[in-house]
Order: sequence, then C-alpha cells, then structure tokens
Amino acid sequence: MTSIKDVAKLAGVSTATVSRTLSDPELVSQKTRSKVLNAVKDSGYIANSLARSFRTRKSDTVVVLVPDISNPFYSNIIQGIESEAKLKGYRVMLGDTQMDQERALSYASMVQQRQADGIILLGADIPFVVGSEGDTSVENWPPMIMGCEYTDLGLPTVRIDNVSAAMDATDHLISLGHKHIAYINGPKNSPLSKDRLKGYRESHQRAGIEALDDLLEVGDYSLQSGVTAMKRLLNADVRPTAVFAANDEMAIGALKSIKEAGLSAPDDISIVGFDDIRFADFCDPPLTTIHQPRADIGRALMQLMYQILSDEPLETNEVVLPHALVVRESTGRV
Amino acid sequence: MTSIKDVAKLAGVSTATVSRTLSDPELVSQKTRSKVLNAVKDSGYIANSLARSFRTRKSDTVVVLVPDISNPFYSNIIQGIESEAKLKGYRVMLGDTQMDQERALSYASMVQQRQADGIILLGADIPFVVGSEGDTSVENWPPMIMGCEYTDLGLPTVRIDNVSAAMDATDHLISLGHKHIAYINGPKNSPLSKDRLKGYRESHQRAGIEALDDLLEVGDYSLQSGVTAMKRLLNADVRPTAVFAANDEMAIGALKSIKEAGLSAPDDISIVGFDDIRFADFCDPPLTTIHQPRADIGRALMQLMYQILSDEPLETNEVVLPHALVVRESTGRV
DNA sequence: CTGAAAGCGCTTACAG
DNA sequence: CTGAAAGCGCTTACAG
Repeated sequence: MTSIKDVAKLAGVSTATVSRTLSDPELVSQKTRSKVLNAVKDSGYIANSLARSFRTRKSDTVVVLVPDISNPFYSNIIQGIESEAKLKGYRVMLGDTQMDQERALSYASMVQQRQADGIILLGADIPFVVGSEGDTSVENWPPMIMGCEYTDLGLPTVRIDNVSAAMDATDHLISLGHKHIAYINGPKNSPLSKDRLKGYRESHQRAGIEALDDLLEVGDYSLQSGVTAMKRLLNADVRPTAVFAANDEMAIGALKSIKEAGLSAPDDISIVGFDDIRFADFCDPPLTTIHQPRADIGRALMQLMYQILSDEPLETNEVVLPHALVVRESTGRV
Repeated sequence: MTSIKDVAKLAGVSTATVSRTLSDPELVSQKTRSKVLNAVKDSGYIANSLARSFRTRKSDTVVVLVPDISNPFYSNIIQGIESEAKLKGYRVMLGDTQMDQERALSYASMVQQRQADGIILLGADIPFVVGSEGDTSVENWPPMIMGCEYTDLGLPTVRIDNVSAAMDATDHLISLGHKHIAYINGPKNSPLSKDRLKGYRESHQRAGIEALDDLLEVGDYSLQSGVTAMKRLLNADVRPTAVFAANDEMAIGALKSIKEAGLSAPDDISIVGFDDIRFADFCDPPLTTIHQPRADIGRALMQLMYQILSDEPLETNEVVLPHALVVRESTGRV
C-alpha cells in the first residue's frame, strides 16, 4: 500500500507538503504542486481516508435511519439525500431500523464512534439513548434531524404541511359530494398522524359534515393493514362512499379489499392515498393521492445537515415544502 | 472525548490491557477484566472504531452497490444482507449507482481507501477500473461478489437458475394452451437476460411451438418500459394471448397498457411477471410470477462475503438458490 | 497475565 | 512556501 510517505520520497518533498497539496493546494507553490501531483500519479497513491477521518475527526458521512427500506416511500427521499450529499462531499450510510430501537441505537452510535458526523431520521423513532441516557435536551444530542415526521422536541425537520395536505385530500372528496368519508390513519401517536387527522376533521368541520368515529381506522402503513382496515370499514354500520388513507400502500391494500368485496373504485367507493409513490399511477384505477416532493425533501435534509455540520446558523428549524393533490381515477362523484 | 487512556488511568492498568479486555477478554485475568470493565462504565467510554479500523486495517463494512434503490426488487435483498451482516458484526454501506459508472467507482474506491472491506454488486455493472485500469483478472480486484446477476469473469455469485425459472414461467403459459407468448426481456447484453430468453425459447422448443421474433421485446425493468413494450405488442401482426415479462414492474406496466387498450387480463391476455415483489399480490389481477427468495439471496451474499473476507475457502463460486412459480390470477386458459 | 513502546497514515500548529 | 515533529486512539509483537 503506497502511503503519503512514498509520494513524498518520490517527489522529494516532505509528507506535510504532500498532504497540503492534496487537501489545500493553495498553500503550495505551483511548482511543488505539480511535482507532487506527478508523484501521486506515478506511485498510484490512493489516500487512506480512514486515516484522514481519524486525524481530522470528521468522517464526512451521515447516517440515514429508515424504518423500513422496502417501503418505497423512502427510496426517493434517500436518493435526494444521496445526490445532495455527493455534491457536498459527503457519504451516506443507510441504516434499516426495522422499527427496532436496538438497531436504531447501534446505527446512531456510529456518530459517537466517529464513524459518522450526523444522523438523518426518516420516520419518527428517535434513538433516544443517543446522548446520556434519557437526556431529552436536544442540545446534548449528536447532530440529528428528521424528515417528513417531526417531534415536539425541537429537532430540525423537513416536511410538508400535513394538516393542509390532509385537508386538500378531504376537501377533494367532499367537493365530489361525499359525506361518509373514512380515514385510515397511520400509527396513532405520531405528530404526523395527528396532523393529518386534524386536517381530515377540519375539512369536515368547515363543510359542516360530521366526521364519524366509526369511519376512523388505524393502520401501520403496510399494504396488509390497508386490506384489514378496509374490511372493517366495509362492515361498518355506515358504509363509507369514500376512503382517505394516510399512505398509498394502505390505499392500495384498501383497493384490494374493495375489489374482493365485489365493489369497484371509484364507482362504489372513491379512494385517496398519500405520498404519490411510483406505483400509484399504475394501480387500477390509478390512485388519486397527495404528492410529496420526496427528492426535494431529501435534498433539503442534506442541505440542512450540511449547515449544521458546518456550524452555519439555521434560519429555521422547520423547512416546510409544498405538497400537491394529484387527481387520478380512483375518485369520482358520489 | 474519553479515550482508552482515560480508562487505563481510572482502572490503574495499561492501555494495552484495556484494549485486550475490550477486544480479546480471554487474554486478561478475571480480576483485571472487571476492574477495566468498571472503569469503562464509570468513564462512559465509547470506543473510537475509526481508530480501530485504521489500526487493524479492517473496516468491518461492506459496500452494497445497487443500480437503483427505488426499485423494490432490491430492498429485500438488502435487508437480507443487512441482517446477516449484523450477525457477523459487519456494517452495510449502501451505494445507489443510478447505473452510473462514475458513481459506482466512487463507492468501489471505498475499499481502496480502507473504508470498506468488500463490495457486493446487485446488478450487472462492474465498476471496472477498480483494480489497475482495465485489469480483468478477478484476482487483482478487491473482494467483490455479485447478486442475482452474474458474469463470465468468475466473480462469485448468488442467484437463482434463470434458465429454468424462465422455462417454468413459459411452461405454465403453454400448459394453459397459449401458443403466442410474448416475452419482454431485460437489457439485452446481461447474462441474466440471455438466460431467461434461453429458458423462454427452450420451453417453446420442447413444446414444439415456434417462438416468434415479433413477440420479443426489450425493456429496462421500469414500469414505463413495460407500458411501452406492451403497446408495441398490441400492434404486432400476431397479437399475443400471453405475455411473460422479465420482472414484475414491466409486467405491471404491461397490465396498464392492456387495460388502456380496453382489454383485460387474464381474459384477453395472460401475464406472468418475475421476482414476486410485494406489489405483485396487490395488482389487479394479482400477478402470477416467479418468486425469487430475495432475503435468502441477501443472506447468502453476506455469508459468502464473510467467507471471502475471513479467507475461508469457498466450496463454490456459484450459489444457486431455488425459485418458485407463484400462480395468481393474471394467467388463464387461452 | 501485563506493560512499554512502536506504529498505522494522516494533518497541522510551529518555526523558519 | 516548506519541513520537522507531535499526535489523533487504537493494537500488537515483544519482553518479562
């Protein structure tokens, strides 16, 4: 393995000069620089970035914690993070937490082990013991931000306005004449779920329509939970004429139940999803949904992380990006 | 930052002893060990694994190169790799190459920079310049293996038997009475595509049915390419009564075109996919497809990589895992 | 079983 | 603009 020493010898300079040429060329004279650069080429030198990170205490790596990488919602966000990271000279380490605290912690500890500089959380699970145990004062945590979800702990976040997005979805259904609109929410205790539920209710309220508790279901964002929730809804006292699901996968699951019951969308039941994943447009019928600018969210997350790691002051703790209702064919007049 | 030195002082031993206690406890006496362990706890010491990697020249990290993480086919493989890696004490670094050589190389170079110990390639693109430029002798490459795809360069691989899988799919359609079976293949030059095409043809041959060139399409595994290929097929001189697609996404795309043409599956056209991604079961109709044991492939890949990195001799260069035809509702009698 | 010491490959004040 | 030297936090022969 050729090291900086070999290059130095070959170029007839000190290792310090080689190092400078490579990481801060301005500091080196034109002449020396080219001598060094030639030596680098001739020797086939490749920098040992581990040694560099070790020395500088910077890994130029961020960890992205994902609840489940097989959930297609996350992939475009990750791609956004990744492309921005590349621009900024950062690496992305992906950690699939499987909603498991222990796994999350193990990845989060990479920051303490100096293998990563910061953590981007996709999803609401905070690896809590990250600072000293149970210390909930954000200041003591390693650099950590959150995408899509958010907390009341003041963790910087990039997301859409979920209240207003849920309102847009519900308004759309109400404007089509629906009065019995079911809502399949995500896990109850997340702020995001609460926001969307709030939007769903607010929309009803403004329209002077009662949002029936019977029409409220909770899923876990999986296809299967959409299937199950929809089955229950089909057996409700009041059968809904429309369903709004907190993500596209549950909407697609619901669609399956609707068809299995011999019904069809949108003729019997209209359905709106959330996220606008790639498959949304390829369902039958193509799914009306709320579009989240996933790649933008990813890029904004990495920009935010970069600012934090560079000690740039943040203008805001909450970056809110625009969403959009995408009307396809799964919704129709009642 | 507390270091091994602080722990040593606190425990009244040398740093060597602390190091041994932590990485090879057998070497240390019971008594000293507990002294050290206490000191570790009291000081809140967290090992700097960067320093460790730097010193031992092992990063305990493998890079997984994926052509496109938003392709759901890969996620379960990655999860398999990841879970096995965890068992073996390895970390997984995910690189989304976007089919871009430059990106692939940048990730591959992590091995040379000592940031990773080996590379797992998902997809057929080899970051070629990895060894000395243009050196195609595998021996000179960093530890590198390939999943699902394979090459004729002797790179160790884990995959299914694609010839036989394609035969199973085609046989199934033939057994339903189909005589005009179209095939939407993946990118032409990959060995995998060739294998599947071979299986498709072999199946025809055995049944004494001609596989028409007009019924052969090439896609790029995307939903959209399935749409396009199917549109062309619907305008072919001989309209196929069945379509076999080299992955589920193209099959789902094809399904969309079939419906848009006012036809339906399987009544007018039967369709078989490949991979059995999660959405396959949630299509309308649920997709008949070839199941690939993705999590198993992932685990086997990591096991293989582990063997290589541990210098264990490999029994075989080619791990072939079983596939299965999953008959759902997208196929029917002609 | 334990410690003193060298060294992994870099970077960076410090001095000139 | 350049070099000598210290040091980042570990591990590991070597000696005892």
